[in-house]
Amino acid sequence: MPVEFNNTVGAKEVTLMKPNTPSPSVPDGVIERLPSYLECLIQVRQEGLRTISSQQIGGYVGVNPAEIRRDFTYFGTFGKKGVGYNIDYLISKIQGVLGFGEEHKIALVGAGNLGRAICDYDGLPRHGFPIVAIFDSDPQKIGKKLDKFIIRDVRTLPKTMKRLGITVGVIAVPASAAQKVADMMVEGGVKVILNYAPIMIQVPENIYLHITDPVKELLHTLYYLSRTGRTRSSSIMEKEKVFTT
Amino acid sequence: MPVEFNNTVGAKEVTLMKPNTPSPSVPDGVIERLPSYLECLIQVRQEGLRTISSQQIGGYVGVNPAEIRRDFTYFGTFGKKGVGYNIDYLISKIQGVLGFGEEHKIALVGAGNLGRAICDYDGLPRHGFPIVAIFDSDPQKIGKKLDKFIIRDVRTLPKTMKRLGITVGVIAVPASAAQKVADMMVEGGVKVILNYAPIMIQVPENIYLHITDPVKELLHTLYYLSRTGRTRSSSIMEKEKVFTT
DNA sequence: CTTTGTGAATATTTTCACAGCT
DNA sequence: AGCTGTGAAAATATTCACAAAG
Repeated sequence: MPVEFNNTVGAKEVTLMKPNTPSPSVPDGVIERLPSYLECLIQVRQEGLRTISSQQIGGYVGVNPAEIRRDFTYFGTFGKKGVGYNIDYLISKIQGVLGFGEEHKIALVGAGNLGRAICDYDGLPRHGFPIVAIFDSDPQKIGKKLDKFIIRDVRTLPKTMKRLGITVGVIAVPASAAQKVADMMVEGGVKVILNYAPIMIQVPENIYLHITDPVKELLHTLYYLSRTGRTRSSSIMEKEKVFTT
Repeated sequence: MPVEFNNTVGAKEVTLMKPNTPSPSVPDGVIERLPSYLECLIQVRQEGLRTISSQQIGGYVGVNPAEIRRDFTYFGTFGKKGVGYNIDYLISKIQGVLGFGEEHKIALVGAGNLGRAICDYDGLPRHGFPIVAIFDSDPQKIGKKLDKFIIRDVRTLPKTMKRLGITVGVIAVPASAAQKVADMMVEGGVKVILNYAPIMIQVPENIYLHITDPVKELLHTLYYLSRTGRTRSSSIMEKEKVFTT
């Protein structure tokens, strides 16, 4: 087996990879920060706030306020000088940019502990990602209920995905089965795969593969742990000094 | 409750945030890519390869080969021209940079489905993150076994963490309890917190808070889904064209 | 006084392209 | 041939600093 793939998980621009695309598009970094802003906004809205400044958001999510303001300008200029941004409006704006509205149905494969944990978690449906089908390969589990779903035979996955119009697949199976499951998802017309199995899988390059490997994330952390005892963290608050001469 | 925090999850340089630090340090982006390289290397080693080129790694992880080569130069120059890199050596090199060797003991809080899934997952211990204690607040669970551990009362967490020298805390509890757990971890001297609860928590700024929110990651994906049907993905292979005049 | 929006200045990252080693 | 290591260029991202607006 030669090593030759096109896994492509870490691109950098929205438009295209070519060096000289005019790039009228939104920088990837902005898109990456948007969900954090959204999370922050939803949380402060719950606390009763109606309005928020870039400085406040910055304190929350650890981003320089000027950068936040510039991020927002990619989508227009709302926000009142001297006041800040209307939280409701900002939320719907960001949701609009991220393309909310379309529902993206999820197929969950793997009814083990992890699968059950994902089912429990209401964050997915709350944000427009309803789980609509659950699969497993274990005859013991097939036919039983998990959450409000009957666990289906994984062999029916491609057909079921097509029939139900499922576009997002979540892999929560052991590493050894992950590639097989991914292949079936591809056959079923998946557009996005969220892989929780601790193994690299290969998919055609028009499919967005998201790897969620806590170990990888922890390894990254390790580096900061071993330096000077000082972990990575920005003292962002040294910013926006306003000098009044 | 006023909005004023210092959550600081998204910094950009290893050294310090100040604009003009001489910055002899490794760019954060490099450190972020290292675990992917490592994962790739470990996997190809298992497949029996001894040597690998930047181009091959690039195909695997979706990074431009030139960038990979430059990343490596931050840690020295190994790698044979015309051949590539020795996989074993490269692995140990990266592990060295990331600071392997020190074990980082983990306390897991939350013995629900998610906690059980994390326990199952052998990736953590395999990479030097052994789980050494599990906590819960449910009297029904306390005293019972999970994996090979007796579930402890979460109220003993600070003391136990100190006694066992635990530096990493994993939060796998409902959102409503997350902040309380985080506070106890801080009291116990935690250095890194991995938060799986779907809520933002605040910690002192010398503690590395890692948020693992699959929704946030999916939201980001959404954006790419809605553009032109073309999901983000680099056709990296249009690169390193070697023109021979 | 507060805070946005933004040109301009900086800083950083990524990529190209090729000399040089095997 | 095949590949690394790296200056130099290009592309991006971040931050400063301030005029204008509420």
